[in-house]
Amino acid sequence: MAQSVGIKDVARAAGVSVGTVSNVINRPDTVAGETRARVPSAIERLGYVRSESARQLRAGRSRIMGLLVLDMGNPFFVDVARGAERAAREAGLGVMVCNSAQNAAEEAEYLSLFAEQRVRGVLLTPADATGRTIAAFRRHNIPFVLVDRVAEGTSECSVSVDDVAGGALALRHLVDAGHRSLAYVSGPPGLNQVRDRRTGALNALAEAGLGQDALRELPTERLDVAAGRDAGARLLGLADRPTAVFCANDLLALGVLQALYAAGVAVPDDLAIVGYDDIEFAAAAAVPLTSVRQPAVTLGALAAELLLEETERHGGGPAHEHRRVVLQPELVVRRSSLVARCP
Amino acid sequence: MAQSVGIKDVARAAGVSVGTVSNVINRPDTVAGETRARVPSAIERLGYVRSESARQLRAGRSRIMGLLVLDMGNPFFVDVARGAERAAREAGLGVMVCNSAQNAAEEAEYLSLFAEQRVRGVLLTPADATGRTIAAFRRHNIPFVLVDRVAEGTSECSVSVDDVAGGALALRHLVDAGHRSLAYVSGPPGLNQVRDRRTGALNALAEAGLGQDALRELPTERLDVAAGRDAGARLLGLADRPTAVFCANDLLALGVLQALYAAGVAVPDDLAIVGYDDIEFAAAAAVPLTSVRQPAVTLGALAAELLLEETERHGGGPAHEHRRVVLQPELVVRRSSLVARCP
DNA sequence: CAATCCAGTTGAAAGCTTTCATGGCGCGGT
DNA sequence: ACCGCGCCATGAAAGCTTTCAACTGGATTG
Repeated sequence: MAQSVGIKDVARAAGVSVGTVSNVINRPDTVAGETRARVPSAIERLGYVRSESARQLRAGRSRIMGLLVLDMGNPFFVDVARGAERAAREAGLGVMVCNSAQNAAEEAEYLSLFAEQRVRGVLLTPADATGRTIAAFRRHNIPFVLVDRVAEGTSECSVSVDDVAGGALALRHLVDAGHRSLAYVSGPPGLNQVRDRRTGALNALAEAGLGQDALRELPTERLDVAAGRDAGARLLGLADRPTAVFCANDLLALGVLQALYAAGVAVPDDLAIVGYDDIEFAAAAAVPLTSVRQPAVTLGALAAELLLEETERHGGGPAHEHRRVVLQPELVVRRSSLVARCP
Repeated sequence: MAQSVGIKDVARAAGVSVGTVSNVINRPDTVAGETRARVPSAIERLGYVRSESARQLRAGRSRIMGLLVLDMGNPFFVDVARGAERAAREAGLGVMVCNSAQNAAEEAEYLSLFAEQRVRGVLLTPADATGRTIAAFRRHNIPFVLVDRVAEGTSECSVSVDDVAGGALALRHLVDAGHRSLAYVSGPPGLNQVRDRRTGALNALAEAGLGQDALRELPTERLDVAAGRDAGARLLGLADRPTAVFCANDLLALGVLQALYAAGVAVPDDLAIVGYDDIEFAAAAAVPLTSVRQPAVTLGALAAELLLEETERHGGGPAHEHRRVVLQPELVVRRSSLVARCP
């Protein structure tokens, strides 16, 4: 029942025209005080709720922004979502969070969902490396901002975190603490971020006058705890065991920590660990984990703001210029990498 | 440009009427083969994307279901969302996930968002205990299903997990392992779930012929890791230290574990731990955590299905009957509670 | 006093889809 | 040969909001 109350009913009840009701709601300053007063009470009385779909239909686009992430279960993306949501809300938009599960087919499905919704734009972390997804968004005229990726051309915005700097931070910290024999648990070698973090690590190594062989690499299939456990086991089996390990990801680091704990290796005394991402559970580990913090919330917020800027087109304002924003990570030192004290 | 292609343009391009295009899209079997063939190519050629808002406007309701949770950061709700999304997608609906952050004001804001969207219904975990939120949903005629709560009357569906049974599972396990001096890290005493888990624990205790004083209670302000760390410290300070601790929540358990580790108390040998929720990181802890698993994905899926059933009204089908579904939790035994072996 | 102007209000049009009553056409039955 | 029926296609109407040109009535200006 209440569903079918329209602006027309409100107008009748308040004794004004539909245009006036709309004005009271959207531009109250254009309505005379006495008239303005009558409308809200009618709205209240009838339980009127305006229909978003009718607004959208009229406006030609919705008040929603899409966020397409690789993995809802990853705390990093949860933070990105938080940031995006905050920024969007400030502009009166909602965020529709979708989970591609790193799957191109799902991605395509969400693309058409977004297109049908006439979404304002999408914050996107593409799953496929081929650029096909990006091309599809472009073909459909859906504005987007790359998240946690770097734009290749100048035809889109991107917000990412400097992974090379992050890798360097981590390794410099370990080298400064006196470690000379190190390992890198790297995850799948195909990932850009994994490679960049490695590059940064090697840079820091070179800075310190150490050779590449001071950093032994342990690749894994995936970026999860089980893979970390496995890498930890391999680490323990290494001849001439390193004294510190840098992991491409906190999940890997937690897995390594687990393997070390089970084997009775003390952290940080026997082996120091540094992770990456500073997820909430890094601080919650039995030995709180030193980690490279990515400003995920800021990243999400910034991406949303760029999208809004691209999208809002304030009348005569200058055309939007696409930007590549690169944020700096930060090292959060916790117990897992403290310089060993006398036990 | 492509945005402004409407069904009318497609009709013209294909040489048919708008009604026919609509039929080809929505009820292909009512269209003769030869005609049906001409439309898709026109759609393709023009890049037509149908406007969801126009559909909604016509239909009077959207194809979206809301999910309003207490905390997006809590892995339990992430799983609920996953389940709900899967079930909704099978019915061709989308899910809009919102985060009330346990805040009644946010909740109210989302309520009006849902109302304006003419959402099909909402899966709801109310933040306020007063029932005001529920009343508001009812007033707005928005169907809802309670998630992780038990419906009080018979005027709504609810899906929850049997917390009394869960508490009993946990405690029975510890008692069976020979523990006679136990503790319960309970979280805020105001929460129903915390109370139910306690009730179950006490039941199990009684079953085993032990008195209530065998279970010392350690309340905390919140249900997070920091609170757990604090409770762990208190636990260590107890005279006549218990040999096992049951935590109302995995986050608390991780905090306790951290405190124990820092103090050099061996788990499970000196102290066994059982958590609750079986979040992903329970298995990832340095000592993998025994935990009571809630079927969160199932819970989300079931809730979504109930909402769909309530909402779909298949023509002459019988009226929807509200149901209270209570799922059973399951104990996942891991190292943190294994019976102590010779060290 | 007439011409302007202004603030405030009005109602129709546009935006796009789905639905449905209508009508055309061909075919089978009488 | 005619009737009726079934199959398909058609186009108008409905669904609700926002916007805007047009209008009203009263005040200001020349």
